[in-house]
Amino acid sequence: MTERKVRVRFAPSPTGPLHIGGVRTALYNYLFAKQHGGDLILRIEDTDSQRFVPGAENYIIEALTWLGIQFDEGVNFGGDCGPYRQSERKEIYRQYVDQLLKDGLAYIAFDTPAELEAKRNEISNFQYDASTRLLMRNSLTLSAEETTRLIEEGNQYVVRIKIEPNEDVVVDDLIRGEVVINSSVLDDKVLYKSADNLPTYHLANIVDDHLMEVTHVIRGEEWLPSAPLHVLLYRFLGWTETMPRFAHLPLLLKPEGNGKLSKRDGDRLGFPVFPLEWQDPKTGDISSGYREAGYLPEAVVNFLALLGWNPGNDQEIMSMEELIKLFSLERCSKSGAKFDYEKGKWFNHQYLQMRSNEDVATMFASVLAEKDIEAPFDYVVKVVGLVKERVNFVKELWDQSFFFFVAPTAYDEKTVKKRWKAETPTQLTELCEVLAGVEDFSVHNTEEIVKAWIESKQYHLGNIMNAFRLALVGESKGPHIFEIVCALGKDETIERIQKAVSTIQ
RNA sequence: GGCCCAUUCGUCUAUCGGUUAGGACGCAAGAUUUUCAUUCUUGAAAGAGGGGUUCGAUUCCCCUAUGGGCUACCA
Repeated sequence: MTERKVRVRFAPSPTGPLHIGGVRTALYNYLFAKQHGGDLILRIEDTDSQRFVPGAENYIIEALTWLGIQFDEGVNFGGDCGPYRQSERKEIYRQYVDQLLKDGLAYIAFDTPAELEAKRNEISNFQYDASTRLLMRNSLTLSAEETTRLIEEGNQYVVRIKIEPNEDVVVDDLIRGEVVINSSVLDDKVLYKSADNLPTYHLANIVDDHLMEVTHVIRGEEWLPSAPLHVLLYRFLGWTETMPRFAHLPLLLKPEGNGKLSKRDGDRLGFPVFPLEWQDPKTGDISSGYREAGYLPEAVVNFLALLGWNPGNDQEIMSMEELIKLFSLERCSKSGAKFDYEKGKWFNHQYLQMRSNEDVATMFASVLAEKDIEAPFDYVVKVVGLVKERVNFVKELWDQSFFFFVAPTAYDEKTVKKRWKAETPTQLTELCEVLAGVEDFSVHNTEEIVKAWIESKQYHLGNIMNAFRLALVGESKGPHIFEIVCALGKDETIERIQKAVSTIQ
């Protein structure tokens, strides 16, 4: 076989927002494509007109763009193999359906949903296959004239693949090795429905992958059971030589209980399952997203990459570039991974620390704006530098730094009890006098002067400092106290001390 | 029910027959700190069970159990 350029695709159906497991599938496809200098295609699988959700397609594109997953072609990205929406490819599929019919590898079935339901009730474990197809109303049991007549009369029908029983079908999976499934357990899947002249997933998928010259199909494990059907379809269509390699990824599972992570989990697990916030167009319900929750895209990418794959060593922090270099399907695990939200936070912490103070300050500025806080950008940058390492998310910055922007309005009771002694008011009033005389309000200078004063008075260092902090912050937290003093400046510092002295009893 | 896939600390995982079974998250303790955090150090924590194969199995095979997926005119 000649070397073909690596081409992979991400093929979601627009039935709602993309969930985090889908994002990981897209990511792995992207990493694989880029590592091999290949192409990533975005194909929209909208063959189920019933479940189409407006806005879903744009959502998918926006989400993946946010994460830095770039497509080389597809819906919205151009390319020579279009159209990339399956609903726009009806005529293309029809010719292959006809080919299968002509070759006797598929047949037309007229059974109505009600008739099928009746058969399912009648025969336990009913499956539409070689053992039952002759009991049904289809072109195999009906005469050619009858079949034609039914079609011409406008009866709805479907085209089913005709699977011969008792054959071991081998799926060569890059992650799992050879998976063998006997064709007898496969059913005659519907390939095409006349109701909307659209193929089902199975047919559309194979036809498109072939026409779009896809070399590797990297998708979720939920597709493994139908992979043999796909292998058979490639054979029936005469495309075995260029059949793509398969790789079925382990699923992302719910952290608690059981089952795979699904769109319907929304926010009820206590964390977002979507990359971006999503509002359901019908119900108006809003589901939170990682972006809105304050996640950095690079953190989400890194976190997701490691759910089901690892580089084989202890390295955990990897940029997209490194991931592209290191990724390999062979190193993907075979078992499902429970989603660990706590670790996701840790990743965000790591990436937040890597961002420059200016970057973080820019993000923090919008939080401040919401709170009607006005502060010079330089000042915000400085504050960020002082408290950044304490937080996992930008929005948590406020709780760690509010006292740089507003004076405390209350004093934490426990701290007051513990740190505010009878002699504290007098001492702090004294401190005000000392500070009033300081010219250079730098961190080092104020620290030196205050400490010297404490020593000369033989005061207890801890008592003074903690009360001092309480006056400035309102509680027992925050960075080095003289950093706060320096940032606040002389007037504000003295004012806060005086306010505390007059307020705290 | 049938078919398929999987199974190492609570979680994500390393190990490609011989290891004190390693790392990370989380958790606990200690250190640092005038506070709270951060940080650092340390600790607790795992091969589902039973059979084989082998000089030797977490690693290979089988069975059981458990988990997961699929079983639509959905993808």
